[in-house]
Amino acid sequence: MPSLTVENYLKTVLQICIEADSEWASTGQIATALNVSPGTVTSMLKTLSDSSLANYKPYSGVKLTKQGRMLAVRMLRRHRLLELFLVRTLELTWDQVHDEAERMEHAVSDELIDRIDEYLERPQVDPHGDPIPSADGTLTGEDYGLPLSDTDMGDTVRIIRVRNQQPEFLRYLADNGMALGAVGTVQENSDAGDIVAVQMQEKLVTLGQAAAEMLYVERVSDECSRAV
Amino acid sequence: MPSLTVENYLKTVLQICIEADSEWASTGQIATALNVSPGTVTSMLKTLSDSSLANYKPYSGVKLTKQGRMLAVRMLRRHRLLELFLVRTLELTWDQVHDEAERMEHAVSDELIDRIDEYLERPQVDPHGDPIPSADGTLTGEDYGLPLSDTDMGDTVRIIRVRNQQPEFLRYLADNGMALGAVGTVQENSDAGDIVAVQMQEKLVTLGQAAAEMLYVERVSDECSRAV
DNA sequence: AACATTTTTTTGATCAACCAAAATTCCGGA
DNA sequence: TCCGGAATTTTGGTTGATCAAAAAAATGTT
Repeated sequence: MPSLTVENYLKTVLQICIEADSEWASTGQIATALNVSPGTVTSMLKTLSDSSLANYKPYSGVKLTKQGRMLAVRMLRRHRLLELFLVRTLELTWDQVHDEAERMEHAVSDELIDRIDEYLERPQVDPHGDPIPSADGTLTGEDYGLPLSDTDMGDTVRIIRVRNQQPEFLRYLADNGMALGAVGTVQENSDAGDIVAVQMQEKLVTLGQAAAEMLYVERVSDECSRAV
Repeated sequence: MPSLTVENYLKTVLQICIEADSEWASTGQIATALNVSPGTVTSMLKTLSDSSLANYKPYSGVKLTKQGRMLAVRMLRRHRLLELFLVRTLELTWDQVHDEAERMEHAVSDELIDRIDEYLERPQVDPHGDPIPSADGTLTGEDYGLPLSDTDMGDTVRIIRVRNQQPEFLRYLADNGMALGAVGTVQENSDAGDIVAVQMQEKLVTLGQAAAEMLYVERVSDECSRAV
């Protein structure tokens, strides 16, 4: 069985690949993400390669093997199911579950994860709108949603995903009526001004472009927005 | 923060002390319980001593300090609350939760444990009838219950605790109607024959003395037994 | 009290995971 | 094409947790 450390490296590599829409992750990216020194990463990449979990190419980085990818996806599934489980049972909020799940994902058995999946009635997404991989290792919808920063003035949008797990950010959103499923209308989207303004139900919320890139939405027609 | 390994050593020392009703745990006992070599234990006991978590006396063993005992009790509390949480939410059975909690107890935050305690409405005992230590580190009732092996023919008893976490044993009990709270009458208790026979609601169950020592009961009057 | 048995400690190693800093390789611009 | 800065790898070292086997201490039995 892979160690907690190996599990974390695999998950990180997968997340970097997803984010960059690439097959490869570099030593530096991994080192930054895991907050360890580059030399440490190099030696771990060799270890992963030796265990056939990834292919390491010096000066290029790594690419996960089928087996490595399977394990990485499994970690993502565990993480997201645990997050949703904590929200549903204990009514934790979306800013409280990431760190908790980050540690728990290494400690639960496959059987428990399956039981949680069943209990939650095979959910599709976690409390942040991230898709939950299926038990067989299929990872779909990792690219769904449109960054709020890519919307235009006048668009009516529904918030469907937040790609930033920082508790402060999530609390800020919640405090401003930006929960998952909330609908608003884009009032302004200015690169020059580095802001996006959205009229939510209660108030007008203004975010920086960087923040808006982390908030994913889908365009909705006006009728739909009234229905919700 | 103590490592997972330190947490396990502390918990094990506490459990040995509770079981033997003593202040001290020996190197050998700890090595057996944790399934590591005696030499490994010796060096860890020195480490615990250096961190003021225990007092190590060569050739005698260790005694937990206030601080070490506090941490150990905290682990017991986590373990037992997690067990009950899994049973209540996911309807796992009492034979499935020990191993799961054993790993999870190192991965959850104090805040999550408090939330679970609140969700479960400050429970007194876990699914095996073991008392749950309070948040302030108080450990009471660790000695409650009477081993079935100490009962006499004719006694009517209620099962209140099982001091053996082996899944096979727990499943055997459940399969024979011996759940927590079940009431039966002792038909025979023979040291010579190495057996205890109890008439449960459905059937007559016969256990070896060693097994009967692990099953704790309380004597009930006949009226009570009918009421339940 | 003496000796054999058991228990514990010591010794010398290994392995995984990490770091700092030196050495190497890569890549973009002149 | 060469050069310098950035990224990566290598080197040498540490720490925590473990083991096997040798050495030492404690215990019990006659």
